[in-house]
Amino acid sequence: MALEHAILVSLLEQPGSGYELARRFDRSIGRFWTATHQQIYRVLRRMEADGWVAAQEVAQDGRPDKKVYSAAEAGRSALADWLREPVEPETVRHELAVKIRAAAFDDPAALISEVERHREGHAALLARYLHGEQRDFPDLDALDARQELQHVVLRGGIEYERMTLAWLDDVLATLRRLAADRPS
Amino acid sequence: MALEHAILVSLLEQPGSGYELARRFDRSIGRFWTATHQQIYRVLRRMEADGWVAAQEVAQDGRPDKKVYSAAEAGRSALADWLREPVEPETVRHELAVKIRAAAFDDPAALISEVERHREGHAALLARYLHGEQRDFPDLDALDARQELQHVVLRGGIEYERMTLAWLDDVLATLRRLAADRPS
DNA sequence: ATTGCCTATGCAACTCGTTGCATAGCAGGA
DNA sequence: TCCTGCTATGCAACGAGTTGCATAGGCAAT
Repeated sequence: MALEHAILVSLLEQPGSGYELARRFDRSIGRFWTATHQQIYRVLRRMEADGWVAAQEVAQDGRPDKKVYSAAEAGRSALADWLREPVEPETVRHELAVKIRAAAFDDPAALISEVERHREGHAALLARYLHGEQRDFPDLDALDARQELQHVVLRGGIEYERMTLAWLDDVLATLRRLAADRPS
Repeated sequence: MALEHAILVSLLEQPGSGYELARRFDRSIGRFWTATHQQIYRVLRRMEADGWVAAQEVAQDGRPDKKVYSAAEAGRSALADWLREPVEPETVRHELAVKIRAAAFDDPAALISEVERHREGHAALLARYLHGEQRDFPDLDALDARQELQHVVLRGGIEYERMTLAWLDDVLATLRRLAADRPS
């Protein structure tokens, strides 16, 4: 339901084609909202039919034509309405937590390499966030409103990764202790 | 794909009917894996057909009959296989982050009450976690392997809520600053 | 008495999201 | 030269998840 709104935000920040949006979702935005190009194309067509976005065909040489979308006034006001709507239950799917509890019925040691892989992924993501922060927000005392809001979201991502790394270390210590206590 | 595995873990911890599972998912397990009764009934039937779980009809007086499921050996070994499979991309859908970035194109003050509501929800959940910890793990020095693993997952939930509360305070401070700087 | 809620299971229809595949021209490397 | 990969859009089929509704008896309160 909110994919439309995520696309609107992205188009308000910068107009672009479906393909460009898909790449943005793979990179920056994808860290808090994932979407494949299929979904994006489908939703863009619906949004164009509803007048939320306007499309313009752009011929390019050396590559296929593209349709550049930008947010229309109806889209902007739909976004404002959505902003004022309450809540969302935030459905969580934490597969690793299921695996950790599942390890009680199998060998805890079998999970260690999996958790280590997760740890590496989160460490790499944290490094990317910190690098992106330095690149995009070199002067934290001179941010406009849009940048302030982007940065507070980024801070959330950074803190989430730090917390997750600490927790994964805790998980690893627990698994190793259990593996040492009762070797299979 | 992993709903089967979450159900297996729950049945290994304690056999139960579809209805009971649905309630467990609403409560404890639902904090890291959500599911409605519809999904659970459907998946249970498939799992029974695959021999992953065994069902037993139990007549009750004063209430409808129920089918009590328990994990079968084939289910236990499917779970062990799954435990050894690598990764999952962990698709994230963080609606509040989209809203925060959307606020740049509307009135940041309009988001404040929404964020405050979220903050209250997370504070309540943290209190529930801490209460549950005291109830279920009164003596942290005398845990068996299963409880150790349950507790490390709970610690993750507690740390996540603490981090989220701190971040939401950061978000609120930012929104209030922006609202004061440029009143609508 | 009637209303509403709880246990317990299930069907049908729908939306959302994923996967595999197709097209089509251009660029770069083995 | 062939193969791979990138830009750019799209169809078709499937699977996962949600929503509304149905059944059906018992309990408790109004």
